[in-house]
Amino acid sequence: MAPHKAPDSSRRSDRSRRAIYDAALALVGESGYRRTTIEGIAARAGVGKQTIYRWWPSKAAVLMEAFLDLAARAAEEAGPQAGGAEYGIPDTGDLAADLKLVLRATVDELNDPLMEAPTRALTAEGIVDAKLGAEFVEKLLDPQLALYVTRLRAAQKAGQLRPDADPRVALELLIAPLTHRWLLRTLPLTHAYADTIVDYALGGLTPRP
Amino acid sequence: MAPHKAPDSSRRSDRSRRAIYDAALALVGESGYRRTTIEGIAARAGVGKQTIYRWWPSKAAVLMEAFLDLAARAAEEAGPQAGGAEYGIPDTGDLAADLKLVLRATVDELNDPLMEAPTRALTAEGIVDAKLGAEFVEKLLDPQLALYVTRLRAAQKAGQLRPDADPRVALELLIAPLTHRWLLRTLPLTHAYADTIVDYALGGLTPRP
Amino acid sequence: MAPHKAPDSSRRSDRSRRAIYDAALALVGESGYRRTTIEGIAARAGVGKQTIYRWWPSKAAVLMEAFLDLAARAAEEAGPQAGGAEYGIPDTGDLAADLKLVLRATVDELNDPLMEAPTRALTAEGIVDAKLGAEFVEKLLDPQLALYVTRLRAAQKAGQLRPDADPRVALELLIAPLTHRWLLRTLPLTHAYADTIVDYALGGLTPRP
Amino acid sequence: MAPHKAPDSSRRSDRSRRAIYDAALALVGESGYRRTTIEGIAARAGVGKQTIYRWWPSKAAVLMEAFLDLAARAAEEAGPQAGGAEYGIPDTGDLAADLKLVLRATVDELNDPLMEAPTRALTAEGIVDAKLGAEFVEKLLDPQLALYVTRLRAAQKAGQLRPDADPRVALELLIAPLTHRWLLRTLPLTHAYADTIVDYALGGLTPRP
DNA sequence: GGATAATCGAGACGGTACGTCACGTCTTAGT
DNA sequence: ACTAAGACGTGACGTACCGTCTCGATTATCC
Repeated sequence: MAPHKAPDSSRRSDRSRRAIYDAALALVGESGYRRTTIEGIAARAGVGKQTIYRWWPSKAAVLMEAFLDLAARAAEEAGPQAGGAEYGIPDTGDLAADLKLVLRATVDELNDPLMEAPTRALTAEGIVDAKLGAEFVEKLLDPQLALYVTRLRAAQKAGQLRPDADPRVALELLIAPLTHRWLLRTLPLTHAYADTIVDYALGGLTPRP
Repeated sequence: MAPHKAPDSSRRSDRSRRAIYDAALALVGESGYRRTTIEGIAARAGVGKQTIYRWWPSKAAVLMEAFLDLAARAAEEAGPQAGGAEYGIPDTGDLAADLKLVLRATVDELNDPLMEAPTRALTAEGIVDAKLGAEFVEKLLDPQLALYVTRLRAAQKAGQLRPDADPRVALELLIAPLTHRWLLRTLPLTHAYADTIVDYALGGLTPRP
Repeated sequence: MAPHKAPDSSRRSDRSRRAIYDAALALVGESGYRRTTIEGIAARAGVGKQTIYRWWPSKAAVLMEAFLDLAARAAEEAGPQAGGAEYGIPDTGDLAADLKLVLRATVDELNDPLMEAPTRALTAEGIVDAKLGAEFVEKLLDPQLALYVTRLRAAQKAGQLRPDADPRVALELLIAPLTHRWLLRTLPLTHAYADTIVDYALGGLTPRP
Repeated sequence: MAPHKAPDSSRRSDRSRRAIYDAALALVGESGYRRTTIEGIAARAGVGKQTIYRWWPSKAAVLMEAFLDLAARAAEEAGPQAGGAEYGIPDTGDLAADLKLVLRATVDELNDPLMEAPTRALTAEGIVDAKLGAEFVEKLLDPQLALYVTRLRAAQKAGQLRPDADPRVALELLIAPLTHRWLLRTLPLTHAYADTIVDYALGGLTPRP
């Protein structure tokens, strides 16, 4: 059950690790995930193939870590002042406005052509590979969703959200439609759509008396 | 620009086509999409490789057609009486109940282990390959979603749905959360969840006065 | 026990086979056997690696066949007139002279720099790999040695060789010393040495009365 | 041109050196020379790879030294009384009998399964690698052959060998046929064959008047 | 006897070649 | 003409070793 031989991570080459991240992200961006190969990543990074196989079980795992590293570096750069909070959802007192702000930002992020290829690749891989999917959810998705839970709980305290509503489900009502359109490319994903989703989700679909 | 040589589809072997469908579905179910190969499908179907390459552009296309064929055969079997409508969403007058019924069925379908692997494979492939994704949406997803539009329009006429609500968006509010949980495996996908989604979506998240 | 799958040799590409022979001999001549790789042969021959692996079990086997082919072509070119006899050992009636002629030719052949590398490689490989060695002996060595047996038998009939001498052993007494010097590079292999061996072997080492 | 850094051999670990010898010989015996790797030797000897690379230029060199060491230890054990002469060829006055005795012993040694694999490996390597071959001849082969020269010179003095016979050539006439059969595996190598070779070589092949 | 410098075990590293797998094209018989 | 079969050139796979390198942790002389 234990891995046949665990390499000594204290002797790992940081230079190679970073070069692999960079090469992986660049190649996926340039040629797409399918056409990106481990051999290609190794060659571009100036690294032996074995150095990749030593530390990662699959191409998808490499890309995942590269992604996490990218996110971590971006976060570190963006807000070194905010200790652990990183970037939360703002709370101006107006729940609908705050959610629209954040969901519009999400729309922009999803539509960013630079991020699109690697994100789609990683998501698709996670859909098929349960282990990778779990890691994707745990390390990338859940932390983001937790911010919504926090904001929605605050809204409940402020009386802007039904006290009996499960914030987790509420959040999915808001997020899932955007994800749906983006992943399946059914219809364009716009700011207007984000606003509509907030309005419909908060207000409900049935007529109010 | 035109394909170099269009094969004469009138001479096509039906026997081979069906064998390929069966082999493709069986192999994807047994070994997963990644490990399923065109050579493997050809061997299992007792067919030459060229017979596959002649009629389909890719492994994904084969699987897609196999899926459509499966769906068509299932439909034919289920309701030969209903002309083109296949099976619509029931209309008992109680919108919430009708939606819960259908969404629960959807939950069951998604949780069916037989369908899971091929559906995930096809969806994931469509997420990465835009062309295939479009086909997937057009041939498999949109027809299903149209049924919701029909039912929701009827509800609007009956005054059970806001007249200003866009049925297409409304439907996404209902469907997307299920898809989200299923695709990303964030949390279990249950009947209870389907019910909750219907309640939240119809009723809205903010307190009613 | 049977090979997992025997390829259909009737459909084998002659063009590829010849290109592989040429590439193998050229590379071994240029870079030596150790530095010659299957990948290199395939690349130089403009052939897929699998085409080599399909038809030969090892690098040594490729070289062996290339060698046999070379010998066959040389033989065909040299003497298409002589039906099956190819080139035998001449019989002028003077056994010593005939043997010296042939052994001097052997010395020249062994000292030919073009043949040296591949012959050494093949011999060395056969020394270590019994299976290959058997093939080497059967297909390359034994046919040559048989010519000596014929000539020595003729000498026996002519009363130039002891009637009780085993031609096979006699032949080894003549050939082995040359092979020994060539393989082990103990001392230079010259025409004079060949002559000496013939004289010593025929006349014996002990004083004649 | 000079080696970049000569290691200080006075600080060399004897324990490691011996462990490497043992491991090398054992592995070659067990798996053959080709499948024996430097990494494997290091692992089996409980030694760092660099310790091998520091002291030997190649796998063949390791095996050669291991062999020499083995021979030295065997000699030390066999005859600690005989100073430098080790074990010479006996001189009973009967040249033929003495040679048969020694050549039979050689036959036994060559047929010893324990020695076979490493000896073949070393010989084959020397056939291809001229540098190693020279070392093999100088350190292992020539000392043995010198014993024959000594014995044959004594025979000449005693009038049992032609005075004009070159002892070096004579020796090759005796040794080479055995080596030939052993290396090329053409025919079985037996005591009877050794006897025949001595008889043929001493007596010559042509009829005595 | 304590400093100091080389060797030691270990193993990560950039590479090369291995032998295998599947790709998509092409050729050959057979129906 | 389309089929089953499968050889072909191509290229990536994941593995095994190569020979170099960098680590502490022993040694083992020299001060």
